[in-house]
Amino acid sequence: MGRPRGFDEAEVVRSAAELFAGRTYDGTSIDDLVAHLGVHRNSLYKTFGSKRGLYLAALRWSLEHDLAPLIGRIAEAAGPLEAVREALAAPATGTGLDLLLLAAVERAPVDTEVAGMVAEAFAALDRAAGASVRADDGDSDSDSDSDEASGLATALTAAVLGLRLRARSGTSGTAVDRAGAAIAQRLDQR
Amino acid sequence: MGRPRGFDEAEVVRSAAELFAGRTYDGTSIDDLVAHLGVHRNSLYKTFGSKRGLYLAALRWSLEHDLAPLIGRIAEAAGPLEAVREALAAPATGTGLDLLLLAAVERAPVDTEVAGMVAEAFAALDRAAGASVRADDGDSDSDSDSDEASGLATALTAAVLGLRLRARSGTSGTAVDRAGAAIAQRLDQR
DNA sequence: CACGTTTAGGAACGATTGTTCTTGACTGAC
DNA sequence: GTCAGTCAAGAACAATCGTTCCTAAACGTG
Repeated sequence: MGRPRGFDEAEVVRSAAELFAGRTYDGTSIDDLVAHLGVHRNSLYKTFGSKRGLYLAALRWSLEHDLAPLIGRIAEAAGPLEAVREALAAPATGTGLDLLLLAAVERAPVDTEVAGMVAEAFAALDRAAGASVRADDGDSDSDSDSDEASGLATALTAAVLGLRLRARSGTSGTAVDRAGAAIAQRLDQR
Repeated sequence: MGRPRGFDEAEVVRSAAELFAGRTYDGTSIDDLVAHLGVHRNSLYKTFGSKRGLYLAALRWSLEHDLAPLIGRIAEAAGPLEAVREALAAPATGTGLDLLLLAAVERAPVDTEVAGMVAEAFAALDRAAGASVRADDGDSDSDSDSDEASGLATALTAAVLGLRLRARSGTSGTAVDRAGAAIAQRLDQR
């Protein structure tokens, strides 16, 4: 019963994720959102409650439909090089790592719910990165190695995030690719 | 001639840099600035012209008084491990890498002047990182190595930025330290 | 065809944004 | 002591912010 919706909620969330991946949260106004999302103010507030609600939905969507598959590909990569290539590949669809990057920098420090989601996403990325490093390593896990292994994993995700950051802010793609290859090669030894 | 100033311009710029290193540009209002800087609206606009003018001054200040010395220490580090430790050391004074990080993520995409300063800063960081990698390497630079060497340098700065990002957004300090040590060790080989 | 219910459309809200205006206080030079 | 020039103090500006209210439109059901 009632008038049918003139918009697809999932599509709106997806578009919102794209917008939020491009500009800052504070830099993205409700006017921007209603203009680019094809949904009107009233429906937006009826559906998501607030700007923050829409943002959280968009972030959740991006983590689930964009980051999760990427994590899967990283975890099953043949080695660090393939993992880095997967992570830095231009996202044909979706927002890739950008929304996570922005969320970590600007929202996590002031929004505990965002901070939790970001921390969880980073942890998952770490596990996948660790798996990719371990992939071509055989099974050389003594006990004293576990600390170094986890350190290597967070280092790999940190490098990927840093490279994505540089790609976003103007560093040439070939330079980023070279850097990705260089670090993957170093992690590959042994 | 004229009434003397009731504030120290350099101190204002330094404090502004600290504020901008903590919150977003859009998330930092003029009210916030005048409240924390001890300078009044009129003087602020008389001195810096606009919010963006103050931001650019703060960013320039941070790059000059905070990043430049850090770059020097990295360039003269005995090796990657020492370089990473220098870069990730909690900034006793100043804004460290945080303002650069935020500028790269949120302002560079929408402000070409910021983008230029960020690109230059990254390039300088790359050179210093390259020097630190080369430090314990002897002088094994054939021609075909130059691409890999520069790739390794940008990879190192990317990793440092990524680790700083993670430290900012909640990852434990010991995990970050382990990751820094792990990557530095890998770059150290040879 | 009313009825209840859900959405769309758009005006309107108070609050906050970045910026400017007005007035008066303080200074060195004449 | 007057004058020009700089600064402080705070009110005030128009614009935009996120949010809400009101009315009309479109449905399923009786």
